[in-house]
Amino acid sequence: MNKYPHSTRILVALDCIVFGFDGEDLKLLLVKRNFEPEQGKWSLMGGFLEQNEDLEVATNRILYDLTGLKDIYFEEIKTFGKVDRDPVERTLSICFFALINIHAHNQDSAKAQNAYWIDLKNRPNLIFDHNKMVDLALQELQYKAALHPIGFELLPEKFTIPQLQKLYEAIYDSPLDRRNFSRKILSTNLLIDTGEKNQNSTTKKAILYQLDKEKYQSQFKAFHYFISDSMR
Amino acid sequence: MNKYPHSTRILVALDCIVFGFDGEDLKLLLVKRNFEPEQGKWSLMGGFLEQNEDLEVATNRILYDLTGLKDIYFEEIKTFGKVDRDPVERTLSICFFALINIHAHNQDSAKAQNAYWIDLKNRPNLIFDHNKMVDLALQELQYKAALHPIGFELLPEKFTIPQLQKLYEAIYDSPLDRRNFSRKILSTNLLIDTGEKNQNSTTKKAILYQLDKEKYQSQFKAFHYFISDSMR
DNA sequence: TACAAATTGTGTAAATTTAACACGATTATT
DNA sequence: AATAATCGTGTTAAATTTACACAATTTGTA
Repeated sequence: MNKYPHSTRILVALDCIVFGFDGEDLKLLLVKRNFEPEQGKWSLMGGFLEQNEDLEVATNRILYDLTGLKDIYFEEIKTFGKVDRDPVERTLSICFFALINIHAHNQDSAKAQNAYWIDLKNRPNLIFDHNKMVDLALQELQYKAALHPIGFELLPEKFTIPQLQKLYEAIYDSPLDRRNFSRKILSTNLLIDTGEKNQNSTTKKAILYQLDKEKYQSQFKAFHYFISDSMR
Repeated sequence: MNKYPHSTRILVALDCIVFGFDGEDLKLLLVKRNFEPEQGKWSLMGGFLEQNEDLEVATNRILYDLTGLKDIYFEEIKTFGKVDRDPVERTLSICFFALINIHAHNQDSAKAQNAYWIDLKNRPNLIFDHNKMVDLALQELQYKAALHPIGFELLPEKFTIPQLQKLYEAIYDSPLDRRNFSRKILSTNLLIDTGEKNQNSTTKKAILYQLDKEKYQSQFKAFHYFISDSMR
């Protein structure tokens, strides 16, 4: 079994920062631990990589167990590998973030994991190095969302441009110019006008758009510069 | 010792794509293996993570053993985790790329590892999934170098703008407009005119610049858009 | 019923940046 | 002194960004 006899085998965990958006604020799906170690404290959702499990399969398994969703958008960030980062036993953590539509996931799955949506800005202290992981994940989200159309992953199928703008304002924690933002987004031609309008509005109803998935696929790697340096 | 008793410990390797630039072409520092498995074939430089070694320390160790250099610029790319990616035993590979000045490293270190500079474009077939790792590393290099001033890591202390341009042309494998490139680079104010001129030139001698390291530090995270979509 | 308040869609003009070029200067060689 | 190669800088039109204004829609209320 162990054919590289002189080398050390190490425990490998996956930890996931799940972002959601409730229309106003960025949220994290965090776990109130009802197991050891650090029972009763808050942590990211995670799990161990199994011996006969591809890394990508493990990532999807952890996300599915937490949300009941498949084909979630996720992105690897970094592997945390300080020797003493887990006081129980040395454990590597391969860290990634995921973006989900906060209203689409299975509440029962989350409940079964004792997971709750927590406001990113008011999040509790987390165990181990999980605070650093969240900080890094937010940085990466800000980085990627400025250049690539990943924000849509956080919104429902149909959404308005003002909703999209509120999302970006939450991601960058800063106001954006309504008129320039709208023009920028529409100029990408990634949005299709559904012909419908947002009904839950007390003022002028905004146009509902949906993502042009073909263009989204083909243009994903292009730089879109949604948010420029000066805008932030 | 094993305090998470039901979980599996896995062999963890680090594999490194070392980029260099000889003034004309991008090069890779590749290892002709004189050890098993796959003895005689080409591979990336790598090594196993030790039980009592921080991940970052291991990365620096591997790079130091190969080049004799410390404080090398490197960036984690991705962890390769297919169950059967190493036929000997399941091994995770945390993959990263490094940028070095091809003339500054210790040739003896490389020789001791049986490592050679190989033209990126004419590289041999590599073992395991190392070809995919190189492909991904080049993508990441192209991505990062378009936005952040990392190209300088591949050049000597003092360099000319035409040299820098040749580097970018090698990275993107496409010609750039000399005049627009120069203006773009100079407008970042990251370069300091040393007052000297390149001596090894048979025609007009170009101005030698060096990096303004303070500005480099402080502006590293800003987007510079060295290479725009349309330029590539 | 008309008006106020909030929000949405579209428009405009100046400033900046990019793209696509031209030209003169420098250096080793002939 | 002429030539060939390369380097630094300049120019201009087009495109983009920025910083604003204004009219239209919707609900609640005077």
